[in-house]
Amino acid sequence: MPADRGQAGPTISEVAAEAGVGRATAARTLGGYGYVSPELRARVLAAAEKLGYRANALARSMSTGVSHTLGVIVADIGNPFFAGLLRGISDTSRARGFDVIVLSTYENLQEEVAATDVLIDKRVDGMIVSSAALDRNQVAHLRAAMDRGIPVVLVDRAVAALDLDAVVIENREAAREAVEVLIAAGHRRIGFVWGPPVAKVPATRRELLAAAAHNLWTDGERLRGYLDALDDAHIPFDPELVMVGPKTEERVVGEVGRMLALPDRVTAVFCTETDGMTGTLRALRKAGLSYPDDVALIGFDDSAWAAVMEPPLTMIAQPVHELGAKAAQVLLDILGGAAPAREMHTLRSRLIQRASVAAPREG
Amino acid sequence: MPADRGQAGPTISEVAAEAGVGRATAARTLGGYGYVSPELRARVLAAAEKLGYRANALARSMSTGVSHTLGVIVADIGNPFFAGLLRGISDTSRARGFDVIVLSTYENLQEEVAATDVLIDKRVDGMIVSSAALDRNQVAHLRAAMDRGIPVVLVDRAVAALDLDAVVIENREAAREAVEVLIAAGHRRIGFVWGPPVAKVPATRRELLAAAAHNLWTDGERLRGYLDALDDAHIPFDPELVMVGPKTEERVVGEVGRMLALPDRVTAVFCTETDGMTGTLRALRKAGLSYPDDVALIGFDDSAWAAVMEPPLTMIAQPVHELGAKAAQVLLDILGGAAPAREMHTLRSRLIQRASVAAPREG
DNA sequence: CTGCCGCGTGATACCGGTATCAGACCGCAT
DNA sequence: ATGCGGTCTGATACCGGTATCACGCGGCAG
Repeated sequence: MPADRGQAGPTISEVAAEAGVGRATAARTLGGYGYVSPELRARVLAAAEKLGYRANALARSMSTGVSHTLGVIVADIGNPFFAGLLRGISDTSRARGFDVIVLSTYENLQEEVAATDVLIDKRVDGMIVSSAALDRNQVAHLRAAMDRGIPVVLVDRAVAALDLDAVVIENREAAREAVEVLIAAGHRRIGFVWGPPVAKVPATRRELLAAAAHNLWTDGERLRGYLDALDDAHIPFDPELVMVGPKTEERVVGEVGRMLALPDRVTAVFCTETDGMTGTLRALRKAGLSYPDDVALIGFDDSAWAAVMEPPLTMIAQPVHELGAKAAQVLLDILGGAAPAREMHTLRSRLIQRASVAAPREG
Repeated sequence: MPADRGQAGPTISEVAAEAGVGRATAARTLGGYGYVSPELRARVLAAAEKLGYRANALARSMSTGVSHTLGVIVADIGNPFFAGLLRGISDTSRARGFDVIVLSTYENLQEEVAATDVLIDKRVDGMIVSSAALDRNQVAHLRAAMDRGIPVVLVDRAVAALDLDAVVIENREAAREAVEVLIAAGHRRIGFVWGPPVAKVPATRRELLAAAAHNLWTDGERLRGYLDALDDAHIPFDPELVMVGPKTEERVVGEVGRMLALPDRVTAVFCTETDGMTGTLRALRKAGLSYPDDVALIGFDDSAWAAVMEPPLTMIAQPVHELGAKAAQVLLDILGGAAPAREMHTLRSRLIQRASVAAPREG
């Protein structure tokens, strides 16, 4: 059946009829293009006002081929990190007249592919993607979008197999700095709550690096930063101190508990995610340990809570809003005609030193 | 200029040509309606596959008058509460084939009006709104949407002036229960971190109630719950113990600090929002006080952090995901043809008792 | 007075789908 | 052989905008 426009708003033809002018004249007036004499313009405007006319953006998009809509694909809107990112994206795109369709993938590549299809179908003008794609076999959907002329900008996670603009932070340096702070305080047994899904638990440094290569760029960089700091201090790497596998809070509790029960137990823990920190805190409590004296702590993703903990936590603060804003800006510039730089736009995070790091107990 | 379809995907006509059939036949096959012989169907499918055909959802919407898109208006995507809500909304609407456009208003009514206009223009099929509208003079934009045949469902905040479906929690009872727990523990000087913007600080109970009537429904209900508990216990209401005005963390620190410095100081604090709790915690630290012994604490909006605080915090957990899911479900049912019930759908929150409430010090 | 120019306006062909409907084609009965 | 009914298919008119273009009309030069 054709559209049931029982009560839908008036069309431009109806406005034209009401104003007693041709459709094209009404369109020119309301669309703000071409020339219309002041007199007719006034009549059209009055008619539109009277009828409560609102242009149908769908029809306009059909005609112009531009939807003024951006598609955003993130792992999880419920995650404060992505929520902040989204805020940055929508603030700056709104300011430039673009709206946003958001899709969550929950780290599932299938979902991500489905999401790009939806966005292609809806003819978004561009996409901002925080992709779960790991290697060149998993980027076909993003290539498909680009082949259709839809610019794609990556955010938070670069994808090595794709030569695209990516807005990220200096994960490697950030991780390295955090671990250096721990080392400077005297720690040598430093737990690393990492957690990308891997086939089997890596036993050697080589295996670990190999696992990183098949995982999220962000995770790989953070691992490298951890290793960098260890190497510089000539601290031998111990695979038992890094947690792999899904990073749910429950698993973190178990894994950190394990590291705490080791004969030569961990005296410091570095977490690569918010959930990692809450899980670690629970593991500490369970083990009857406290920070910073029994165990020193540094985590990723600062929040209001981290500052009110007793003692307050030393955290890495990511510029979430800026990350989103920058991604939107890069995309919007491309849509505005700028040639894609196809480069990494790296923003700086900040290590906020509070009171969760102290020297290890005499041992 | 007409659309520059330089590299945009193939159209149904191109698929038809490739398959050597008429446009209508290709449309029937790809659109999944009408009849097509198995043979032609196969040819069309093959052609579509070969060309990488994807239907243009815009064109389809134009023709059918249905966009399969929901508009969501919330105060702030960055707020964990709304982020959770959004997750509930998008999970259930995705499952039913609907996508979501999200707009943040930052509690600004102007922004909210602009947001509804955007959604009307984009011809969303329905809207889920967490409105900042306070009274009957501020709901014209929502009425306008409804007049155009766009169903609206309210979430988190009911609007008295609007006879619409609203999905909310039992704010009054939740607040009452929390305060009752505090009273049962022996507290009589209970601070209330409330915080709706008001013209002048209410000095009497009457003025306070009047202020509540001109504010967010949610805030009003929570105030009533606070008052209910006080009344039942015959505890006189003291306007000095309720914070009004913008509820930024900074202001909470100041206001709670004030209540803590009162000659007959507060021995318990009840916060109506997450930011309220972190602010209160900072005020406590500043005053050199600790909980639960110096001050008992209960807050709204549980989080992973609240559980790992030392001692862990007693909090009210809202069913955020369910709230969003239910709102989407109600809206989708209406879109599916169900008559709007125009009622309040009330979900239950849960008071999670942990260790931030103790009896007041001997005084 | 005629012709040309240019301005302002309205008719109209798109965009890419959906949905109606006419008609081609086939089989079968008369 | 003709007529009739039913299938299956393709032509075509929408949806509501945008953009091109032709045309009417007035002014001015020849």
